[in-house]
Amino acid sequence: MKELAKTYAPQEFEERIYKNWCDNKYFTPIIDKTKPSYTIVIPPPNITGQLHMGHALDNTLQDILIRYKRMSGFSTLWLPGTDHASIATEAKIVEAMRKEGISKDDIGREGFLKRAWEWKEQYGGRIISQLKKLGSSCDWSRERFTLDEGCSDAVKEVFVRLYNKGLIYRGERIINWCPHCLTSISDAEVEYEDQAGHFWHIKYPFKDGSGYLEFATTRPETMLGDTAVAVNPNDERYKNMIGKTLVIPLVGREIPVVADEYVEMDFGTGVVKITPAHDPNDFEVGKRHNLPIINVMTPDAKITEDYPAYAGMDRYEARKAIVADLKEQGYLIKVEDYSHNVGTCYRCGTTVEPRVSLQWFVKMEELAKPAIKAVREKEIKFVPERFEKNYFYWMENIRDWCISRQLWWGHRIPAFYCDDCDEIVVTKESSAVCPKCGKQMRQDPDTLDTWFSSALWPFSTLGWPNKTEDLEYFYPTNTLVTGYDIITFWVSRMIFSGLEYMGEKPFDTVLIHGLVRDAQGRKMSKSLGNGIDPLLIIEKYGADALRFALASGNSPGNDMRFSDEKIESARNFANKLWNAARFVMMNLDIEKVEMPKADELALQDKWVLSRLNKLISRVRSSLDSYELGIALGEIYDFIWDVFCDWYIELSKTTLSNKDSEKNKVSQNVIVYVLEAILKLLHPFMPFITEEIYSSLPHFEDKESIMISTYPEVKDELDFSEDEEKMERVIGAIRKIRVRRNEMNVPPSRKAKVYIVTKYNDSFNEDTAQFFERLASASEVEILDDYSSEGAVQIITHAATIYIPMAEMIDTEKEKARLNGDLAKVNLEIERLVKKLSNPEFTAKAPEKVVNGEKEKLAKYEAQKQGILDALNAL
RNA sequence: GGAAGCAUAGCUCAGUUGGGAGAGCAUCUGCCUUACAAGCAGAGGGUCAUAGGUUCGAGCCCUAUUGUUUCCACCA
Repeated sequence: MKELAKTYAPQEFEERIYKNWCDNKYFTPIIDKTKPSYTIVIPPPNITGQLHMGHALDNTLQDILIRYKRMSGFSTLWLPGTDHASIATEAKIVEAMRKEGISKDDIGREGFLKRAWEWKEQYGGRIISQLKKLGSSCDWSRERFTLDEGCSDAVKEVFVRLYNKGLIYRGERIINWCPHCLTSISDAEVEYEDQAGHFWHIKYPFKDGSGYLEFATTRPETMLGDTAVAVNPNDERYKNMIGKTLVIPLVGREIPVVADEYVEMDFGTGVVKITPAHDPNDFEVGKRHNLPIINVMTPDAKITEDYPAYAGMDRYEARKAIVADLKEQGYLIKVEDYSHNVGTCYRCGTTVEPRVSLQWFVKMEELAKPAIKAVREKEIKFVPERFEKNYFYWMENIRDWCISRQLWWGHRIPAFYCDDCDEIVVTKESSAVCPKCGKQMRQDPDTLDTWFSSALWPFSTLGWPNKTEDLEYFYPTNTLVTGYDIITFWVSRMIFSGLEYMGEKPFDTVLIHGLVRDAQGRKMSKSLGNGIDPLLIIEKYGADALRFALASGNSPGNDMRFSDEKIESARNFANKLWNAARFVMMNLDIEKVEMPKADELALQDKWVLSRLNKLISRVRSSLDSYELGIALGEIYDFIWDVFCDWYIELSKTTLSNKDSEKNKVSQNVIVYVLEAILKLLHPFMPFITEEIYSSLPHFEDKESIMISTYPEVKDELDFSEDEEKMERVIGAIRKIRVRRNEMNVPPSRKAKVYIVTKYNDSFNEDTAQFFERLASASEVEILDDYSSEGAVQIITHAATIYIPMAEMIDTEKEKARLNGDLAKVNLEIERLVKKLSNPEFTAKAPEKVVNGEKEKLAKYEAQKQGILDALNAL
């Protein structure tokens, strides 16, 4: 047996323990077909950043589940990844290269990818080592990166399959384009911000000279690409103008007036100019009315050469010039200030330019249907359930998914074009020859949206499209733990991908957690600088304390605030457990432990074992329903209140008295309970529990707590009656303490205690010692009757206790106090009598509830009688 | 504009099939009681946002209102 240091110092053992787990290969998953499998899918933390609280929360919850399942006899597996390719990632790589004086163009695509891989090796390892410090039991050697060979195969396979099924197509669409990054940006990556702008009121004259139409625009420069003006078909003001022809000033193009429901009659003049090439809504209108699409800008948002007067100007210069020209020629009616939402590139902040471009799309309608059904029919469960609504809302209003990205760091689209005959070939091969003209084909330079490959995570990481043993045993996986912010991006796409390619759901439960906020409730962000570095917390307080803080007092789907108080109370709890373990070990002199027979157990032993049984039952059911915070709360309360504050105190007499016949029994029980507590707590606080466990003799012979069995309810250790007996004693001790406190009697001042009771199975020679130790009694006598003169009286429903402290007593005060107590008790009795005499209550309420109320009433009445007797005796 | 969440002690939050509200921190009182002052024993503190409804019974279910947060869409 080792001796434990005096205070809890996690820095001294966390690293050693983690290494020990690794050395013993406890993390390595085992395929054991006699066991059920439990698999967890890990969202890929971004290698470009450092570990942040969100990752720490993700990983903590995942690790709790995995450790619990492993201890419950499951064969467990994590599906880890380290990064997905994204604009942000590529930008970071470019940035890193720039510091070395290299540019993308210098080294070309291949050089860039080579450098990116090196860079990934360098930084990818960093975040894993950080997660290890947190205690993550993931087998990181199985880590798959989205761009590795296996994933590439899966991605190509999927692309080809979808293409052959006609679910992938190439089409013209309005996309968000960043003129600075020269790339398209997915809708989700556009950030909207309020910007002050203007409303320019402009008029377009009719060709036939019959007047003009007035409208307002925030972007006058796009008039170069106008191909219609639209009004609402129900708008009486403009009904007879539909179909007439207008002439665009400055440009001279003739355009029609069309009718479209999209136009709101109440907004502005009820007239909208339509620029299909430069506005997503206009694009839709244009499609409905077969309008031409005229692109007036170059990729870097300069006016094209088709408009010589403005060619080469960027969009803002052109705006000024056009407004000036309109004003000069009398087409500008007025200018208003107007604040509106403008989409910006989330990376560089440049205002995005909607742009018509040829992109690859996935047809979503058909894929979404089974994915909706799977959740609707609870094949896949969201915890908490309400997040299904988000999911359905997104899935049911789904649009086709633009999957091409103008990046290099990603999976290249496996499509090849023939420059001569426009033939397209989609293939898993790395090159293609035109089937029509035999010419070498050119591969699409674009890469796929990061979520396209991430969506395949649950099976691509298991070796798909190959039929592997892993895949067969571990798929479908079980739990996905992630934040609600990622439901639409990732969760929904994994679901329809799993169903489409595997023919089976990717997982059965999605556990949603909230965001971690700072102490003021703000989102942690780099720009605010309010992020808390998990590594610093670990260094200072230990990984267990951090995990505790993240997992406790937190319910699924709800945001949590992270504060110093929280982490400190977590650390204090660890210290408490540490010291309880020290106490146990200081009192231990047995080498082997063994559960004593029931009739050898002392009352307090039966009490604690019975309480432990109830704890185990509650913790298991909470964990099974993903109520991690509740499970941890139960364990916390038990350890602190039941084990430390009561059981240890109750055991001190027998433990310190080596001659006592109960001494060995006491040692065995306290080790038994401590071992159970450690196991219950282990998923939440793996390091401290392992460290203590390794210092103790064991009931279950396992060299590590990590591979021990999670505690189970044992019917033979259910002692409900003895529990009740012990509770009477505890209740009495509490009341004595309250009275002494009220009278300001210091604990050092001992006094005799006389107990009058009919419960001799609670109050007797065995339990008398508890009053001496815990209620400052110098001596305890259990009597049938006591003359109360000059004694403080303490009345519980089970006993009346007398403490002779004549000088402390003021008869009048005592009377007042007893009358006060009486009033309170009477109030309770009145309430219960009223309730129980209500025939509707007794008839309709469940029997259990009615009986419970009756029991309460009986207790209050016993207490009342005691108070009345005391008053009489005064 | 559409959708959803939240509102409980001074602060941060628990409260799961509806049966008389809890924790941590803070405050106050008394304790260095030989595991722990990162501790022990106590105390005070709540019209569970507001107004209705369902029910024998509502913090919990329903409706409306107010405040607040988030997601989605983006209006020329």
